[in-house]
Amino acid sequence: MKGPCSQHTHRHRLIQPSLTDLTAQLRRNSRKITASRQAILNVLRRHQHPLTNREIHAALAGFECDLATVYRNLNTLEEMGMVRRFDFGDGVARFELLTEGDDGHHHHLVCTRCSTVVEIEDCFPAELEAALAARHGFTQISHKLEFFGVCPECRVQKLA
Amino acid sequence: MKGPCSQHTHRHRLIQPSLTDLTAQLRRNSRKITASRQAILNVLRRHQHPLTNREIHAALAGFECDLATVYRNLNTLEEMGMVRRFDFGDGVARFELLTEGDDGHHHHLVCTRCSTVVEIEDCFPAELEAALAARHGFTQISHKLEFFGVCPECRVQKLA
DNA sequence: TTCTCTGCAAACGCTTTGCATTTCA
DNA sequence: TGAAATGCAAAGCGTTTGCAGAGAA
Repeated sequence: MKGPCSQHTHRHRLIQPSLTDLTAQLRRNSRKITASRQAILNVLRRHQHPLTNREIHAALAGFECDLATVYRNLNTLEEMGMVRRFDFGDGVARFELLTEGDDGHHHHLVCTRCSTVVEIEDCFPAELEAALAARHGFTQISHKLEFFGVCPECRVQKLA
Repeated sequence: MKGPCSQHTHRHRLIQPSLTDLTAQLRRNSRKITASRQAILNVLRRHQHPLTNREIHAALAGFECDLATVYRNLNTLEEMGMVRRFDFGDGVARFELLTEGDDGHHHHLVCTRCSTVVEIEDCFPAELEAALAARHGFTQISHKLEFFGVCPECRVQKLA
């Protein structure tokens, strides 16, 4: 978790919400369609891997806004379910855009050398989770799961 | 993640390292056996669920030391492999004492209402993890996994 | 004595917040 | 017009660090 984030590679999901959908969703929640929000949403649409507030702020093209505004908007967008927050354990929140109807539940494989992020299709087996919940009498169970390792490029670099 | 941590319940693991082992381990790493370290280790031995730096500091009995010293010592103990750091995603580090030879790899089930923590025996299936690593060409793979839900007590409280 | 540790206070990084002003509906 | 959003600056919070003095080996 050290390299600059511009080097992230990422397997993109196929569906990208259109900007129209996004603004419609904003309207439905009686939130205003401001220039900063449009700019933030555009950044998230372009880079579909987890971005920090600072990265989003730096990537704003054309329209600039205060970093505090980025923080505020991402919290708002998360509340509205338009964005999902991820935590890679380094004390910095990261966000990905969601498509409507998609809860965005998935996991990542993060390179501990260069911070490359790969989106993962695997998940903790649902039947195991259900059994675990039942065993301890817990309800409304969920989980956070992220994988870490050394990516192919970094492994080669070390050998060289 | 809101209740006070004194209410944590926890399934204790059977093996508890003796204080003698701990000081021996310190000596081996040519670290000094100071009063604050002994007090911290005693706190960790008494409460065998994940504790924050602040909680450890508050639980110090008899010997008091600076909060910064607690932070420094837990980092040192982690480097030495005597303690394992956990991250429940609330921005606060938590620590558990390890027994020698045990890497402490396990997971938790945390109540989102009262913060009760249950130690979990389940883990992400190793063969799935290996396949995942191979699929993406990653090596030295590891994972972070924590479960969240509503504990039996809190569910009952809500119904009442 | 020497190297490590500690207390204290200050700094750091991420994030939130109060307030006056601007902007969207 | 009125509610929501923004910029700016300050504060909050967990954590780290610089430095001089204290303590273990």
